[in-house]
Amino acid sequence: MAKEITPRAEDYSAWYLDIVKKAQLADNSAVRGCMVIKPTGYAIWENMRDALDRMFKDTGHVNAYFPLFVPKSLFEAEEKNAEGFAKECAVVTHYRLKADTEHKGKLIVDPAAKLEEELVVRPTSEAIIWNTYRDWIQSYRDLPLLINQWANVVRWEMRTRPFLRTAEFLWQEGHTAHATSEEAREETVRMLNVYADFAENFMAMPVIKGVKTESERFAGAEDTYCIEALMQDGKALQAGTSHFLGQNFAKAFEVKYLNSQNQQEYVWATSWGVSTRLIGGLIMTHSDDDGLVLPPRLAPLQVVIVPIPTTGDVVDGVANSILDNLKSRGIRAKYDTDDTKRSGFKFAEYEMRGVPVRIAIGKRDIENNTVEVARRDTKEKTVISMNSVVEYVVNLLEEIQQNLFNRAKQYRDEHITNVDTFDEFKNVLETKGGFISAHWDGTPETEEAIKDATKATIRCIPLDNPQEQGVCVYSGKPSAQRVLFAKAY
RNA sequence: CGGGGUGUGGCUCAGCCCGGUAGAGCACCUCGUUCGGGACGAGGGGGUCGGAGGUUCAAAUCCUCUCACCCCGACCA
Repeated sequence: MAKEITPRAEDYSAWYLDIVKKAQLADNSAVRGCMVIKPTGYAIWENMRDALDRMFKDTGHVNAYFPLFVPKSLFEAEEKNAEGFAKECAVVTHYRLKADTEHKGKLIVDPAAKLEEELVVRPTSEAIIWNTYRDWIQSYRDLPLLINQWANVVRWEMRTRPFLRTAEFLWQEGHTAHATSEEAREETVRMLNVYADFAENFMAMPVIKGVKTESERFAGAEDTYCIEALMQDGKALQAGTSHFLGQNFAKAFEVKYLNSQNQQEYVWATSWGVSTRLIGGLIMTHSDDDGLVLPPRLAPLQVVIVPIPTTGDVVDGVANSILDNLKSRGIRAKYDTDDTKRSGFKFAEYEMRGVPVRIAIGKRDIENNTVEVARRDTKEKTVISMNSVVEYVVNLLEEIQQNLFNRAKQYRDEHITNVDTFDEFKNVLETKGGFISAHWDGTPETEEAIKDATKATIRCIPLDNPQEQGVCVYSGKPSAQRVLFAKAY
């Protein structure tokens, strides 16, 4: 019985859903738009979280936790931010249920338990956090305040897809306060670099660092920096954002500090976040028609040892010895002794679940003093002598990590296309996809018109973008630089 | 919020048009034979057919209401 995964070429969206399901990353739940993250999916998130958390700590941040609920009056305080999220907020209006007298065993909302003030389920935590920071910050000596929170947030999305867009998702949100604009700006860029570093070195997912245009900017931010990745179907994925918030929240929440000259000043702020959406990006960057492909650094299981039975007893000793040696080298490995599944089934199963390296050991190997090592990224199999297999695998994991990045980067680089006419723009978008590098006159009107005509949006203005005289691909007006367009998730 | 679709064992679905007391494959349990790329045989357990109401001697099937989920669009990380 073949466990069918829809080929990418046939239906990319169905392929993605098949991977999520067959690799056992997540299930749909009884709640609309919310998924259950299964142990394998959650283990990937834990690995991401652990790596990022280390990077945050290394850059001087500490973790804290703020409430899930935000009183509506606080939420309203920063106007632009509130408006940006208003139409996708879940709101708590009551605090009690009671028995339904007309239907036995049913419960109804108790009308007598209406809240004086509604509570917004956080779509992001700026409001509650800045309301708190007001009390924490008195003096320039309290700055910078560098806090991160690991939390869940809720955004009532119309249409959802596992990991890429769900009504509830897990993320981290950093919220920092600084004495000067320059410091806050530096922090914004520092954390953008942390994200880019993480994406490329752990996820093996190449990203472009850039700045959002006004229409794509986070409501309440002065500037939104982002990392943009390219998926295999030619669509872009915003993988992380870092916002320079200026003094918008400080003014809305009256967060002032006394500087060394004994003068009151508003603080400068940043916020930055990545979410479980990264798992969607991970899937769509590396996986193939046989299933999930994971970079070793994030794979919950890096090496699996599969015995070829009949010789089970003979194999056990060798397998366990290799397993112990791998573990002592810090590798996440497992020896699969389940004798109710055939080895062929296990091969297919572990490939589908994205385990980077498989070691098979059978009678023939015992006789020859070898093992068979198969790598998931290229599906290549190599026979290796037993006494060198641990060293080989340690190096192979690193090689796979590199290969995945190189492969993804080559695909990404081949899918950045310079275009100079709007016909060419539309043609490339439809036939090739990917990022389109084109001149833009800098106006929201043109951006909107292009979006209406093609569904492509400006993903970002890359950092360190070369300045180059040209004319806008749509309006023909003068332009000083190219920006990156793409259809986006 | 519009348009479409689906709810029947854990999963995928048949049965519904034409009412007669629930089936297949997979998965699961037991035993045996197997095992270098998704094994086979025999036996076995499991479903008040999404929910409520109605028609009928009789409802998974017909009627009414309702709930949920999925897909497509507008919105968004």
